[in-house]
Amino acid sequence: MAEFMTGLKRTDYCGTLRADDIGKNVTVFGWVQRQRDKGHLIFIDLRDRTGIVQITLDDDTDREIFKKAASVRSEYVLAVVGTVRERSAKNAEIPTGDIEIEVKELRVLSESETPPFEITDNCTAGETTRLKYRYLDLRRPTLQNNIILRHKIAKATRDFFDNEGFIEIETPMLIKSTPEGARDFLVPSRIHKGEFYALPQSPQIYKQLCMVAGFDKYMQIARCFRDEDLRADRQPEFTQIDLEMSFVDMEDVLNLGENYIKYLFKTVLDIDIPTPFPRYTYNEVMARFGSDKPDTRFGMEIFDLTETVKDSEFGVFKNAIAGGGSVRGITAKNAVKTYSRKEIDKLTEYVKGIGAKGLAWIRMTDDGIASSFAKFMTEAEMTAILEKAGAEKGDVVLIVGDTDDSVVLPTLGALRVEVAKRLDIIKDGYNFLWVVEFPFFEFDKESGEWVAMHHPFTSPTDECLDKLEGDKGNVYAKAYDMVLNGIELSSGSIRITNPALQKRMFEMLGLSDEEAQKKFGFLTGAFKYGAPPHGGMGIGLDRLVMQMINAPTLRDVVAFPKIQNASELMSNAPSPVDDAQLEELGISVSDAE
RNA sequence: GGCCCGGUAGUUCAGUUGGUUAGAACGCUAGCCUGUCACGCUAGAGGUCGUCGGUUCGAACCCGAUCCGGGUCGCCA
Repeated sequence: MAEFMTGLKRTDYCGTLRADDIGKNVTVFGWVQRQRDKGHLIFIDLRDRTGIVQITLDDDTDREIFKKAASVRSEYVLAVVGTVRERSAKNAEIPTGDIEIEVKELRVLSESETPPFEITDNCTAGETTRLKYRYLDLRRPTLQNNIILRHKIAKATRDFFDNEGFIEIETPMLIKSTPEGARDFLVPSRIHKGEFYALPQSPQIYKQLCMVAGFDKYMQIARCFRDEDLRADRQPEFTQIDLEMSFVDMEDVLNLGENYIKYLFKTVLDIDIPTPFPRYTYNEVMARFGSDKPDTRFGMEIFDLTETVKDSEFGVFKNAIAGGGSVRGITAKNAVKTYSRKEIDKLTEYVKGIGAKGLAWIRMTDDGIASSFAKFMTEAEMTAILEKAGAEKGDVVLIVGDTDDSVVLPTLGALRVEVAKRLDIIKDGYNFLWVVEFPFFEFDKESGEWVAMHHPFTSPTDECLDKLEGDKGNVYAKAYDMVLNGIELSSGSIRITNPALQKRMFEMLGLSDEEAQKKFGFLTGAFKYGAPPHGGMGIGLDRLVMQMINAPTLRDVVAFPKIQNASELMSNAPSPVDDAQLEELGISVSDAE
């Protein structure tokens, strides 16, 4: 039977009591981690967000209280009044291990059913079970600490930007749907039957309007929404540290970003991050790492064999080069034991899964060279390949050729990471870098057209302005990404503020004047009244936290996350709604497929 | 939408060639225990083998479908 806490006031948190407190009369509240009944002696481990303290009852304890303690079960909520005393048997494993609380009063404030899993950090229950009972999972110290660290990061973020003169401005959650890029979550309107708001994918347009409004430096810890499929590092709602500044160029934004990261890591983790971050162009990271978000914690860079094998008789290479593509490879040092023929076959399946036609390989075994394609090569060609690959005994060389560099490079990029994980050669640490000089357009193979790689407000570089309508492959954007350990943390750009240039952009995106006016008229309209040059970026807070604590998934740093099918296991959202609700909104729903 | 992996007790898992009553550990319940701290000892309860259908004398096991979970590709301007 639950008792009231009337008259009790907490004096201390459980995990904070120390030998200094011996003799002190305390009142603590918490959950029963475990009760150990030894017959004439009962120990209760009481837990709150700060840790665990031991409650002890013995023959000197009041009999009624002793009986009550004997009936206590895991996760009961207790109030304990007592005196801190030195333990006769100390526990060096926990911070409160020198002391215990001798009980004067014990109240059961709330009982608990047996939980579906044990609330400990070495709990083995699967994630599905834990997500269904997220409020219990969140009691585990690891998850508590993750969420508390996230709070500290958000606090340090606001402190830093406040100090730099930024103003936090809340932008609306219910906005106009502008379905470029990611899919919007739509919100129906009762007042405007048949019409919809969208939840923001980012506060992009509003923060630009804040610049037009003259706030000069804007920031917001902003919730964003995208109705796309989930990944370990992608949730349908996520949090972005959103920034925008007036009268700045790219250097200013990059500087600010570096200083912020430096401050954050020092404040929260006491880690020194060296600045400035290394800076790479998009073309460089693609050529060296096969990715626009390279992980530079290990080498295994891509080398180009196109010249080396251009005269070879091997059909795959010959066709790739003749078709205007390339032949490139990576060398996995000391991998010959890990990658048997069978294991390489698995890699071949892997690369086929991501678009390559196959994988050529060389294994440098103790007994000599084994290779999938040596028979097509002259000895001189083989020697030249090995030299280019820097391959020595014990290494494995993996080679991909294709008529399309946009197949060759990403395939090797993915392979590079896959192999590095398997060989366990990725060093600990935080490797920040910038990727700059992004192409403005990318060639879409399906439609055979050049399409914009960024949102339509991204400015091209000044020297590319006259190539916009013609030489699209050589137009670059004033865009920049911050990358940490192979994860894109942040993306930003200097924006277009010239109405005439903006008009050209919309035209190139295939938006008619009328459409552009309908969708973005309020922004382009604003730019007619004195738009300051501006730019900014958005830093993924969830991903940042995830990296800072080395968590494998976003679900470890979001209090109430969604699972892969975008539903929430605890509340079962989303769910059907009453016909009456739909009718009020003027919506009819066809039967789900 | 494609590919890969998984679903057996509250939890994590094992389960032989298809063959008697489906097992273990932890947890849970009861009893005993004065220094435990992953307490110990004794006893006990606990199962729609994801679901539906098929093959078979007989299915956790074989076949088909389907649902659910994880990863990944597409997608994410």
